[in-house]
Amino acid sequence: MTRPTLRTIAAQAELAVATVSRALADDPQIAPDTRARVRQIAAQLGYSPDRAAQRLRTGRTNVVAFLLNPHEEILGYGQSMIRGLTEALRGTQYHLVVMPVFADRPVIEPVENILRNRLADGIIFSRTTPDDLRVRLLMEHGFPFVCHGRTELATPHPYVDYDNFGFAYAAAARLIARGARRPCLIPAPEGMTFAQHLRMGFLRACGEAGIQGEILSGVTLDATPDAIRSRVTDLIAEDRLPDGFVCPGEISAMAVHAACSDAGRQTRIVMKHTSGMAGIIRPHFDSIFEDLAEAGEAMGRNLLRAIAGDPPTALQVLQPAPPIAASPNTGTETPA
Amino acid sequence: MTRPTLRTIAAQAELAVATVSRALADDPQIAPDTRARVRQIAAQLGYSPDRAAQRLRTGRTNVVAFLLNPHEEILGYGQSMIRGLTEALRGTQYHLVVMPVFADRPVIEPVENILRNRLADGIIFSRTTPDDLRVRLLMEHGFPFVCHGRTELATPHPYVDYDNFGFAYAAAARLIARGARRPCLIPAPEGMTFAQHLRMGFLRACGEAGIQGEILSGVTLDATPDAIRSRVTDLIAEDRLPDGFVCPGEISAMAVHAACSDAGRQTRIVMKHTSGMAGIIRPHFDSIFEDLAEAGEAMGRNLLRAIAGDPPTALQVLQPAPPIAASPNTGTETPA
DNA sequence: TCGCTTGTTTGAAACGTTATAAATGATCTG
DNA sequence: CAGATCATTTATAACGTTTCAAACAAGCGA
Repeated sequence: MTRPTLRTIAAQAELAVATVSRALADDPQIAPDTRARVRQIAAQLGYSPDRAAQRLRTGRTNVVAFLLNPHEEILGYGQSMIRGLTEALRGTQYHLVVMPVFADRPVIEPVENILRNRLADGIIFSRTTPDDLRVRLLMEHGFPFVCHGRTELATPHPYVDYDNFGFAYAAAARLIARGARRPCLIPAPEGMTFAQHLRMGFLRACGEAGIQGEILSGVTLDATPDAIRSRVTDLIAEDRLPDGFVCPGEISAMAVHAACSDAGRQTRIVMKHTSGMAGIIRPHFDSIFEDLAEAGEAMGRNLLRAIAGDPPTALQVLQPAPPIAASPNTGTETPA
Repeated sequence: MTRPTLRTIAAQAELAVATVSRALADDPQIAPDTRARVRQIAAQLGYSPDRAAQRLRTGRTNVVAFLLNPHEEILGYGQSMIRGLTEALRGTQYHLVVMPVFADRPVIEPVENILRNRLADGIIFSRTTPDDLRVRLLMEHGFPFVCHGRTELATPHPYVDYDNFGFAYAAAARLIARGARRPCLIPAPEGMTFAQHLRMGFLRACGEAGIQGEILSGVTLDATPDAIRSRVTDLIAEDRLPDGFVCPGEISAMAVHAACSDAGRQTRIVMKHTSGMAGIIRPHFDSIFEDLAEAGEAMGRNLLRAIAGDPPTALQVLQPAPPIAASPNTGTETPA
């Protein structure tokens, strides 16, 4: 038994291939009962259109490209994102193609590649910068995309972002309320828009309390867990251990804690968590959740709408930072 | 400027389209200097073949399908696997398509779908069972695949697996050497082949030491972190806390530790870790590494060879379990 | 010189789909 | 009843590639 095509159906129904094609597309020019009959035969034959042929003919790929940095350090980033994306694409004709952003190649490369060779109908990517080259290029081409994170470009474009300002503000405020006087932020990689948001939220809270906040130098969230731990260990050696840390990820939080624990020191930590493991980290840190699967789903949904032609301003999502989940054993963590 | 096709090149070179096609395929029937000239023009034009047309004509999709359970609980599984896979596919024509295995649908569904609609040239999947339906179906169809984990089927097929027997054996032996007399294994989900391997390795070590090992009931690695923690908390409440745990993942290790820590109890833990965060978990557990990125890369490479027609027996990889990385502060962990 | 091989190039068809324009037949209008 | 209108259906031509068999020219031995 060979795979059924339009011709198979056409033969069965004693119609022309063109008629079958249009019937399946629900063309109102085709008589309603013909449409029904064709549908029925197609279903019974288990017909499904050939993607290659459709793509060749129409130029539409039915592909959503997800640009993933395979070395992404955020815990479960790829997996959560993909969970959300596949949920959004579920039931549609779209396939999800993961295109790697290799560390040793320019980030723009996969985008140019997709554009040049029409490899997808839309693109999802992250690590957005204020003056993002990819965003600019895609807007120039009028090519559908949704990025994770905002830019500072004048022209509006679709994005999904998390309120990192809100997170950092709340986190720093909490540290201060708990008695921290020299809080410290583990920064996101220089250049990312959300790095600025984190810094601003953090500094705002410090400023409002009349406190001098510190931004940890030497490492970012992109560093290996051990590099962060080691950096904090150095601080301790210099006797400059901050009395509180804003950690934008469970990795950085655990790294900070590991350094302190190894040195027999204590500090305060508020972390952002993106995985389900916040509840089993000990000691239990104050934490704020970022739902990456939800972000992925929103990005997927909005990309489909962007492809359908919805205006960009209708496709901008800002996920709020939820209230802090207080650790049950707050008393454990006291200033150094 | 429109995208160059074979016709563009043919016009430039004053050759027939067929000649150009064959020249680019390095057909020895085409004169060497013609081949060179065509190549050169193609390069200068920035030509790259249309995937849809190739696919339509040849039936080859140039797609590798990665079947991912978006709810996979192993830390960083998807991300690490994808890192390895993209590395293996780097520089080839192959694209990586992630096809979700939805929790509410049969696992065989995506496989049937790929088979029926020729959606890929090869398949990568995990969570292999001893009598795996997918493996059987794919072998029946002679369709290329590599699975993560072994089966007990008679016919040999490509796989990449980790020596979970070795891990569990070494882990249990270590617990016992450290004084454990009632060690416990956190089991993998019932049905998976590697669940048996873990159990056998664990029980073997216990048996050799003349000790009664326990397999934790009620939860598996598929349980949420909190469910595992809660299960151990229950054990403690019943005063049945094992004096050692073999944890096949950092999540389960942390969950066990959290339960103990909350109750002010202690136990021994040897964990398997698949992420880079083993070094920042405190307390520092004895641990054994499983390199999922390497597994992914091996699977990718071998899938390409399977597609090329290499025999299955040449495509079977067993990753050894490395020696235990001893925790520096072993003294901290004493029996309950 | 003729036919033959050898080395190289080419025309035409096909993969399965959709868009365009044209054909068909039926029904209506004057 | 001729002519026009309408509702359906259809033939045809692409989309860009590969493959098959055929064509072509040049060089060879007989």
